[in-house]
Amino acid sequence: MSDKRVRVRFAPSPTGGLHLGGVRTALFNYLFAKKNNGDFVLRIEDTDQTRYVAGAEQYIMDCLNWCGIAPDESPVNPGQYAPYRQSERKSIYREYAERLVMQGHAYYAFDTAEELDKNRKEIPNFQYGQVYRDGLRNSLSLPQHEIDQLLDNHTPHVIRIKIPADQTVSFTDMIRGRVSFETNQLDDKVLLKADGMPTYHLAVVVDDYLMKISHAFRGEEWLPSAPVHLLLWDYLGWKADMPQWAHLPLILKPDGHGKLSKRDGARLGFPVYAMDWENTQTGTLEPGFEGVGFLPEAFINVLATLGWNDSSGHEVFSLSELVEKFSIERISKAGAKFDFEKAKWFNAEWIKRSSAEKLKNQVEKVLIDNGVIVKDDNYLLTVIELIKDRCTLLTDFYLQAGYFFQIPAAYDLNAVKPKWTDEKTAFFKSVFELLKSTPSIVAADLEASFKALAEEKGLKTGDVMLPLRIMLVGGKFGPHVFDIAALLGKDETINRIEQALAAFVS
RNA sequence: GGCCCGUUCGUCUAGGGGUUAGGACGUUAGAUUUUCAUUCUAGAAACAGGGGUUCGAUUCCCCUACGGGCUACCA
Repeated sequence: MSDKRVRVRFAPSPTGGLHLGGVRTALFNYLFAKKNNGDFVLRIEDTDQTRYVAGAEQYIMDCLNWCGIAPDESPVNPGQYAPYRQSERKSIYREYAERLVMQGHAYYAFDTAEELDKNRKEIPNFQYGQVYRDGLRNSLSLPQHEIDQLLDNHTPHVIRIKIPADQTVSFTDMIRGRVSFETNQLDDKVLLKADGMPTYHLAVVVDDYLMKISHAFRGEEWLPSAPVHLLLWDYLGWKADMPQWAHLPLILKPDGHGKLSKRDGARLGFPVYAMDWENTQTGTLEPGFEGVGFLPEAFINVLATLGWNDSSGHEVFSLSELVEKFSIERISKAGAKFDFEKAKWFNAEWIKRSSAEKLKNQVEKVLIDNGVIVKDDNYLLTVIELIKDRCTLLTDFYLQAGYFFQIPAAYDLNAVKPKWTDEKTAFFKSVFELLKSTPSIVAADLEASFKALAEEKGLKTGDVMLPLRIMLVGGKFGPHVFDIAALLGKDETINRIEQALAAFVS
């Protein structure tokens, strides 16, 4: 490897939400760049105008920011290789395509989409390549005067690469090792479309060259077209500057088979997007990991461990630890099925390891979104500290913390009513009196006097603990009940016992 | 169909010519918690198959099977 500066790019198409696989590609790019003190570039590959989705580019940026892997150079924060949107680079590509035509490595093709469709339908294994190109309408098969006429008339045409016969194209992938292809199997890919836009094949080569990309990470689905890119690097005379390739293993669906795709979101019962994505075409909001309550630290941790490990047996890593430990050698070759259960475990771990202070803003948002009014920051911090070990997703904080801020909307009456007795009513009335005469609640003291009172009334502690919990919390969950009472304070505890009692005996 | 890539517990994976094949998630059982969760302990659970090479192969090679990807004027 040369000692040139490490520059990598994440090059998504703005066609919709950013899914798991895309974020992981971005993450690996980021980790590799930061590990090597290099640059992480975001390039928007919007050459397909028919698939362009407004808002998708901003959304991609938002996702990267949320994940904490913001690019060093991007359309909105350009470096010296601007512009960073391929649509804005349109004029650049034709020159290179024409150069390839001049050199005999590419040619004009005038066939219409309909003609080609017909061929594909009628001829088994039809490829626009060395076998059939002489019989098609292009600058290799047509007489020169006809070509000139076609061009003069601005007849719609594309430029195709002329794949050479009988060659073996091979390269060393950083993940897969030596990979080889026979050119006889390749077809003459379109480089420049009729609308003047480049296809991915031309654009990726030209831009990686012009942007001085040193290492190119992309999904394994690109492996079959790698030889076309290799040929292009060679024909354009840039071979010495070609980035080192790394084709990442795919993220697969957990059920059945196939790679995880955007369409799988609803069906699988877990998000496939990083953040909620509002699909303006269907008018639906498709859930993202952020929206369902993931911490960004957990999300990137999950992604990093899909297809990579540091061999230590440790799995929970912060972003800076990932940067420190990341190495391409430890990326696995095989695709990985995504496991949402394990993803949730990572999130629970990150919630447990995070301080209440750190979680505060995110928890507060969850509470506010659910209509809970939070007045006192210190109170909120105490609550978070008390319950964070029992939350898997940030959204769990509403269930686990809501009752600290508002009286239960409903009680789990099935848990108390069937076994309710007049003795219990009497008991809680005396608890009520007891509290009234107490200056303020101390958890241990309340527990002691509560138990003593139960004994005095001839009740088993166990029979009145659960009712007390239901009174304060509404259900059979939550931390130590006397801690809850202490946090709620004397007045609120009295208030809740009173209200619940009315509901229990009605 | 053709080409390319891959294959260790259900899942993510460690390991690597001689190991009781390790860990994590999930799961099962138990302990703790007068709730639930956490935590702790223990258990079940894997080298796709066949040929080589070798004293010895899960590990190296080949074949098969299976899985995946690509096969657009989409990326």
